[in-house]
Amino acid sequence: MGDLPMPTDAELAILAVLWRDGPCTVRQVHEALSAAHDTAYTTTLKLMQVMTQKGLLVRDASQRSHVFRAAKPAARTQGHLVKKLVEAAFEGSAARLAMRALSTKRASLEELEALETMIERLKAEQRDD
Amino acid sequence: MGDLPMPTDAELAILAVLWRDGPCTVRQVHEALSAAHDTAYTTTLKLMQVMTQKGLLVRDASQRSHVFRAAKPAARTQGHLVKKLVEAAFEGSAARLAMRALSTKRASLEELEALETMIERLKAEQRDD
DNA sequence: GACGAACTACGAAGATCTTCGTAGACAACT
DNA sequence: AGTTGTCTACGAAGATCTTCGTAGTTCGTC
Repeated sequence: MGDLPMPTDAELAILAVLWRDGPCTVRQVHEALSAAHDTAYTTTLKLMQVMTQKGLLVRDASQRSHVFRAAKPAARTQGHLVKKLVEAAFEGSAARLAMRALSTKRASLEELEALETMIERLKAEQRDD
Repeated sequence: MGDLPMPTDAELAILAVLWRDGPCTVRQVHEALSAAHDTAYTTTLKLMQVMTQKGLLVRDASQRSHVFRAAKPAARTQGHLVKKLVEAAFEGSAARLAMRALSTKRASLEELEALETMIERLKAEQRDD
């Protein structure tokens, strides 16, 4: 139980919409994606059907337009994705990935301070082992 | 120029070896991977040929056993990968990805402090705009 | 010069991912 | 009842990724 397959790129785009907007119909997801993508409605539908099959999504079929939501919390899936990247490209070091992220994509002052706060907390926890 | 395709998972495993060990022969890469993987030598060879074709690797064929190296610096490719993940799964926020990474995979005290130092530097730069 | 070991080249199968067309169900409206 | 619009279901094509077997080349050794 609990061991889901990794979402593919197209699947992740759908998950991102559901994380941001909460439970959605296929139509809503497709509209949200059509800004960036340019694919047919049935493509989105098919993907979401497959994702439900895989256990990535959960479907509420009580309405004519089925409502889908992510089966697992965003944090959990994000954690898997990050862990995979850390191990594949950063020799297992989360801090190295964090540094690369910050030097690649600029963060706001507020975000930097929130991150710093978290690091302080982690350092404190480290001492209590 | 300069716009390479993203490495796939299998390709990234090969790049990681070259980043870590420097230029290698197919044999050396295959040995390094065989700890985790269990694939035939010709699979590694074929992948590295394809990667050279794509421009991900550069080949020195002056020896009988060709020597390969990453065509682009690790930092650049890592940056692309991170950026892609930040945009696909973290609404474009590098700091959010960094926090997720740190809470998913524990970092050592030294790494946390190095990260903090970097954040201080970024904050200082922020003020000079 | 024949043999064996290690190498590169290459084609093709199998797996997976992505895409969309077509068909059938359902609801609302005329 | 027929028409129109929107929905789900599904099969299959096309693209990409991964794998490996086979063939041919080169080098050293007997």
